[in-house]
Amino acid sequence: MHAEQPVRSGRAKRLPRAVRERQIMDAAVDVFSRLGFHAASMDEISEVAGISKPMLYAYLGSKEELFATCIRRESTRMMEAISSGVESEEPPDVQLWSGLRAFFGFVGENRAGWQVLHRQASSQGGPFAEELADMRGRAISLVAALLVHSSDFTNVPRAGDKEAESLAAALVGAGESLADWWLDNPEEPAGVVAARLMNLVWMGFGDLVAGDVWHPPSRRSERGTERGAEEGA
Amino acid sequence: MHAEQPVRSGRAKRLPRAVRERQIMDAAVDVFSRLGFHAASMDEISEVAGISKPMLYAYLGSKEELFATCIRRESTRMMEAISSGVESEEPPDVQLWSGLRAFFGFVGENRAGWQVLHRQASSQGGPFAEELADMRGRAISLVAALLVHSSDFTNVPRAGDKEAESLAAALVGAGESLADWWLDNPEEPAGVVAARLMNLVWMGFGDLVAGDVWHPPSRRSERGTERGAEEGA
DNA sequence: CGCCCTACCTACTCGCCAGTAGGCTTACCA
DNA sequence: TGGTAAGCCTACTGGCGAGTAGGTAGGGCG
Repeated sequence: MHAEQPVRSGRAKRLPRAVRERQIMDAAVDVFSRLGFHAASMDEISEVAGISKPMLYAYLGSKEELFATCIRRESTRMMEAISSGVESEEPPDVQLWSGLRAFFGFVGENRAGWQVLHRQASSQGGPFAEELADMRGRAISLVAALLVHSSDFTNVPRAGDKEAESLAAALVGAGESLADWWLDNPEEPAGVVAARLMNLVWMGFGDLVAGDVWHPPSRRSERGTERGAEEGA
Repeated sequence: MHAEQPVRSGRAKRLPRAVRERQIMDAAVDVFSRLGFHAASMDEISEVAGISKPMLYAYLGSKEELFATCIRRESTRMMEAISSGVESEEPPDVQLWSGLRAFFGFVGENRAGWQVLHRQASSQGGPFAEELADMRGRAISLVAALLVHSSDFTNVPRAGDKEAESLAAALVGAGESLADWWLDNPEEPAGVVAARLMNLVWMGFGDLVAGDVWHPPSRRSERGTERGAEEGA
């Protein structure tokens, strides 16, 4: 799970700065995700990275800077993974579906990064929460925009932005929570988990218990009550 | 927001142990919720509680014990608040509605306690995560049972327990996240926020963008597309 | 009044960890 | 081949915070 770099003994091999920085970041994400910001020590990070502490300070600055850099890197990666999977010309439900698949795909590929983002960062008070809340805010805005856009497709009086934002917050939270649940129940493929959430938020329990499910685009025109939307990752 | 006890100067007034313990617990929840486990210091907790550090140790034991006790107290309070609001003879949607109202009511009354529960506890690795995951697990089980029970009301082939559990996890996460959002947007009453989540998870976006909303029990038989379910806390 | 138990305190120890001073080695290039 | 800069190190300091030793006050009860 966290075997980043073998523990070093003696002097480390000379490597160009960019490479070392990547190693250090990987190690930092690993350690922060396991221990949280305060419990993680720079000594342990440097050890996992296979270098000595002064290198760490020379390249990445203080502990806080390092942590903030980790959050930025991981959140950027994640937002890119999600937005690159979504085509804005598609209908809203398909966009949502693509986003969810991209999200769960990212989490599955990148568990340590996800933990840093979701758990550790939000609990620290400093500049991190800010950094993290920022990304979370971007995700929520993305979803909120999608929702507002959705109602333009219909003749409904447009819901207030506040309302859309709160619903988006709920959806993002559902995704986070389900992702956590998934980490403890990893046997299922990403696609199935994503499909569950899609069904929940698009159809609602009311429809689900009545047997109505949402269908992925490929079988869009068929009607029925069979399972649906369960292809793999 | 966190003015528990005025800062003391000199010797504190003699009080019976039970009272002091309550004060200390209140102070601890306050400090832990603001700073998180590691960043919180026993010195600060004792100061906020209006006593000296050795008292703290004499009454509540080590820092870890104190934290665990906080989590236990707050989680018990919350679960009691929720389950006391739900009547198990009601139909599933009404039960869910009652549970959501109770939950948001609790969060509104008890913000510090909520933060300790939701943010701080989950990020620490020790015996706390266990304690907290336990309560979260109870909440998820509660919802999962409700879902499984819901499908008994219909003729749908009963969903797997795993599926119900994952949906419950998503719902609980949505509630947590929406509660956090609410802390940043406190102008709305608890009932409105609860109604939003109810609509989301029961009706789904698909119905919502089409103008269908869920109605609270009092107007159960009416049909229509007006707002609905928005009375106060 | 004197005993003692409980509530409460000041003032430490001690380990851990962020951050640094100062110096050694290897690659590259003039 | 010697200069120099980039990559790397060992070995410290300084402070913070958990936990404790060893007390002082004040109320109840004989």
